[in-house]
Amino acid sequence: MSRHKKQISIRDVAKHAGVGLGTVSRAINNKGSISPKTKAKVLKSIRELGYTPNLVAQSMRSHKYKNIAFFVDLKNPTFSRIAIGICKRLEHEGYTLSLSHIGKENIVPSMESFLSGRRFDGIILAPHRDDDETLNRYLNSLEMPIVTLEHEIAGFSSGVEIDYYSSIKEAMAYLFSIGHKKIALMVGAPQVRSNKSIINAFMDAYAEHELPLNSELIMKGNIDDTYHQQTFNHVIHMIRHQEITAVLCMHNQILQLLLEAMKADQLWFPDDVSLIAMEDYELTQLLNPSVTVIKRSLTEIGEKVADILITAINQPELDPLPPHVIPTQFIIRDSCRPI
Amino acid sequence: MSRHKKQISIRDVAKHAGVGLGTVSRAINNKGSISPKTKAKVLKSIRELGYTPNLVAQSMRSHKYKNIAFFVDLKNPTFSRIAIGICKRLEHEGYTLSLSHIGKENIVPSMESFLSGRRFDGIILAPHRDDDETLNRYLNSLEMPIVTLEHEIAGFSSGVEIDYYSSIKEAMAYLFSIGHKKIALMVGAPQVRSNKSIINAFMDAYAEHELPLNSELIMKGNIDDTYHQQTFNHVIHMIRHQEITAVLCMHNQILQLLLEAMKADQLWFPDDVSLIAMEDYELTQLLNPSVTVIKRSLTEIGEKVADILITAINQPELDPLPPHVIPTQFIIRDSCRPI
DNA sequence: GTGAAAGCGCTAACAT
DNA sequence: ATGTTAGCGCTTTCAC
Repeated sequence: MSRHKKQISIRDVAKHAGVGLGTVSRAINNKGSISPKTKAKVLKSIRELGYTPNLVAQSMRSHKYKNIAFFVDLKNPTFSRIAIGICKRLEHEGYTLSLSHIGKENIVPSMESFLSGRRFDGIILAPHRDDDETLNRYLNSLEMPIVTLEHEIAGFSSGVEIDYYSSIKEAMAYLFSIGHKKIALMVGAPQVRSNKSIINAFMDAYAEHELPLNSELIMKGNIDDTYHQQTFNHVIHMIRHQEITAVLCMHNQILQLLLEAMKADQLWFPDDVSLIAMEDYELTQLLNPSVTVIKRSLTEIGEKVADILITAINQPELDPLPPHVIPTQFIIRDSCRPI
Repeated sequence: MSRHKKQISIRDVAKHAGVGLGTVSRAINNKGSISPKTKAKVLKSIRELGYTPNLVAQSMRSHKYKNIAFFVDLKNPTFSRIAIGICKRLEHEGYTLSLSHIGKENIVPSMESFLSGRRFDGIILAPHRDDDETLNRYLNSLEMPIVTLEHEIAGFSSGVEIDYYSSIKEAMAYLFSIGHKKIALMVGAPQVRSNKSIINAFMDAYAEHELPLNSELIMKGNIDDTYHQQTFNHVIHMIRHQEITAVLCMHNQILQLLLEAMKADQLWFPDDVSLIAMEDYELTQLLNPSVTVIKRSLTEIGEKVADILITAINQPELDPLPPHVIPTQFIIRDSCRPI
């Protein structure tokens, strides 16, 4: 209510219930000692008057803001899905989510100006990389619970860890079973725990099938550092010369670039190469043919991240917390064909 | 800063500069009368102390919150793009955007619980329909500047109006020029101003080319009301029997359903039917072949919506404001073929 | 267990 | 033009 409609205040409730200010506060917050009888009386008055505590005033006095800052690049459709989960969980706990769109550059200044003067209880951050020293120093200077998404930054909880291991093993077994022997992997930064499990599973699968694994087949790294045009040219080249017959593309932005490169070169799946992607969204479902994927629940990720942050806020001694482990699922569709 | 690091307050600044509290406040807010000299002195102290006004305290006293509530269904990728524009503009103006994910049902209770106790200066709402009487009554009861997206609700500014007219005419001229004579239109609710311009342009194009327009070729309405499975079955039927040779699909969710239906029926573009879609995003670009589209700038929409809301907040006498008009652009790609 | 009083950091109203 | 005072609505401390 922005325009000055005179709101009912804690004073009105106190008067109506015939008690002191402090007693009403105690009744609202279940804090301090209060007899069940007076508490019931106060609660009744609150109901009758339709009183809602003013969060701004509460924040000012208590230094608790019920407000989380979310720094994210909304261009990435993954994050808007995760945001849904975060929203749900936070609202349920009475927190507000304040959104700030960040790009790849100048993250610290933009965070600084966003946080300046405002009060938050914690931060959820989806950084583009984990080796931005300026950013890492800045985060440490904030002395606030911070949970990261996607990339892990030393000293802070990464809210979740995606357990890709078994799904990758499944996917590889599937590809081997339909005759593939030369499979390439495209994945993000290998420092990321979840990506480690992808790479391990990939290598283990090769080892278990006693197939030789050329290190060239594993492409890994931060998207901006590793995935240049020439990377994709090289992949296209390998596809053309049948040095690979399948690609496991475990990053949705890399997938987009790969598809663009293939399209530019008139290659298509599954005829020219079999494809398994990560993430199940409109694109993988509506492409023709639809794409076989390894799926994780984005809403669940969002919820767990919010959980971790709330715990870190309420029990700072536990911070940083270990990540929640999120399972994945292998879904076969039409983007792979037998050799 | 959540943990109690003792912040510099306006008191410290006043002491440091050797002036009264009020004077510092005046210097910060450029309000009331203050001599340039003392103002400079205060500003210098502020810089030296690294003081930032506490927004929570400012809000509490001034009843201005610098905070906007955004109610939106984040599942729709359009809105996350628009959110980027809103974010940018609001941050620039010193406002925070608080996110609330809403579904199709129970919007009022979820808005109520979100707003309860919190303070916002205004609301941006992307409702799923315009004829939800409960919602409309509720909005009116809020007495707060509200701007809507996509659907227009009586009494409130719809932030923007998309000018599809000329682009649709262009698209139709293009289709006619490559021999199409039976073109279907799929569009959202005809109450929406932007959709009216689509329908008008479509009908005008037919009239100008002196071609008969069967009313069956125009499918319009709210996605939940009009676009049932049988609607798509009917479209598929018309395509199969060459009762139509092209579809103008002006709604991205309808497009998804259409593509699913076509895929299920083994129809594909442009071989079986030519296709022109709305919105330029990953899907339309990465589909093979890529889709000819009518494009609007989503970031611009977001920015304009934020603009309108801020104006409505600062100059309530102007509310509701007329919508900004956003131009569109026709981009030819590979989803149409000559007849 | 409960009421009264102090004060969070600021702006607005009132003095001068 | 500027210093002082009174709260905004609440939680917290301190009496009792």
